Amino acid sequence: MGSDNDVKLRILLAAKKLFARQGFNATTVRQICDEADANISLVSYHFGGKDKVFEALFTEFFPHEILKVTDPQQLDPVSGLKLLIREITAYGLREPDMVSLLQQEIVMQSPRMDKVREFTLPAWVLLRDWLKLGREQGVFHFRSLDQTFMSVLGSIVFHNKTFYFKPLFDNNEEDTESFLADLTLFIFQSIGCVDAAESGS
Amino acid sequence: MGSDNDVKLRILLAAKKLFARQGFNATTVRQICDEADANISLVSYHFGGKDKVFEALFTEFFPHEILKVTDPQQLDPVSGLKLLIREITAYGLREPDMVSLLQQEIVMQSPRMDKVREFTLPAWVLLRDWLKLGREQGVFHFRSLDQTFMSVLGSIVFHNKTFYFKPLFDNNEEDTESFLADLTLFIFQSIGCVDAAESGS
DNA sequence: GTCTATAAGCCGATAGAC
DNA sequence: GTCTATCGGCTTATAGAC
Repeated sequence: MGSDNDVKLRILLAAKKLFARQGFNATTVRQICDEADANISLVSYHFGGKDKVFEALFTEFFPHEILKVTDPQQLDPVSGLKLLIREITAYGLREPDMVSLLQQEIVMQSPRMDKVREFTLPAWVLLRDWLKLGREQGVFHFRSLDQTFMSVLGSIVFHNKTFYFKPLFDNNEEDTESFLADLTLFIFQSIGCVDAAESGS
Repeated sequence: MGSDNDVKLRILLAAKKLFARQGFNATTVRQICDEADANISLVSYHFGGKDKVFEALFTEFFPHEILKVTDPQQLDPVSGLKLLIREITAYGLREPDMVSLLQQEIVMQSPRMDKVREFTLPAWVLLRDWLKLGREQGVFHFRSLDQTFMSVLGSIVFHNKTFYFKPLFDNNEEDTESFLADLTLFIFQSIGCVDAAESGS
């Protein structure tokens, strides 16, 4: 990317937005090109089809840094888990459409699931390994690793679905740091790590 | 329903299965009727279109009992929350496709979201009210009600997405009661209610 | 690289026979 | 109630002009 003509970028940004809001299937190439002020044929010309645009979204906007910053076992489980929660939350604020797109493909069991998994699996492995290591070190407490992994992940990623529950909420805005602190506390308490939960992240 | 000709039922069951696996958009009326061993025209004849089949799924398979069994404030927050976790989990085991379908519509922000909300909102209100009441009574501890609500719900409903994470798991089967106990413990610990979490549900 | 025009196929829905 | 045959519309993708 970079100095490429910005038509490709405009198409990517339009696709990201529309895929996130309407889903991959419900979004047409016409819509994307309309939103991007580009001709319909340019999707095929520049990317090779609608599916390839989807793949390009992940190679462009997936947070590869997360996995590099948080090198395997450089950190203790408490710091590692806190950092991971922070990074995933930050990514969700920076790229809400990507997270939405990611959730959709997982929930829909789409034909693109394997491609999504290819990108995301390392992050899940990291989360799981830290939970596992923390338990081994006696700092986290739970019975089933798999069940805990799913619960923790669910509580992290379910948050950007608030629009659905808006009619239910006290509609006051949330401060990002407060939210992160609350989520971190929630998760550390859930795995029986109360002491670490109190201190700052 | 009931003594109606079973073609309607066959179509509903086929639609439920296919919608859950492929999504509403990606599932064609032809596929549904093929799966149901019914003629293509019968979807329009019996239901009035693909959208109406979707609505019928909710009037037929949504667990209306949950809300009746767990009458508003008959129970204390601890018992109420435990019962709700149990009921939702049981429904997820009984009707996994419905839960999957429900998640899809929420995540996709589909045009059918309002219809879904119409059915589900009472259950969410119940969950939220119990969290709120529990905090007022000093038995639950958390800062933001909305944040906690989302985290709890996320940890409950995210579980049936395990197929995506299968390559990551120790693939040993989980006992239902063990799973329910783990999930309940996870949630009660997360909201600072450790004592109640230990006792049986 | 970008455009128009069009191909080729699938979609949901239905008219009309039985 | 159930079937076949078909309609009109929309889809992605591309051939060919510029």
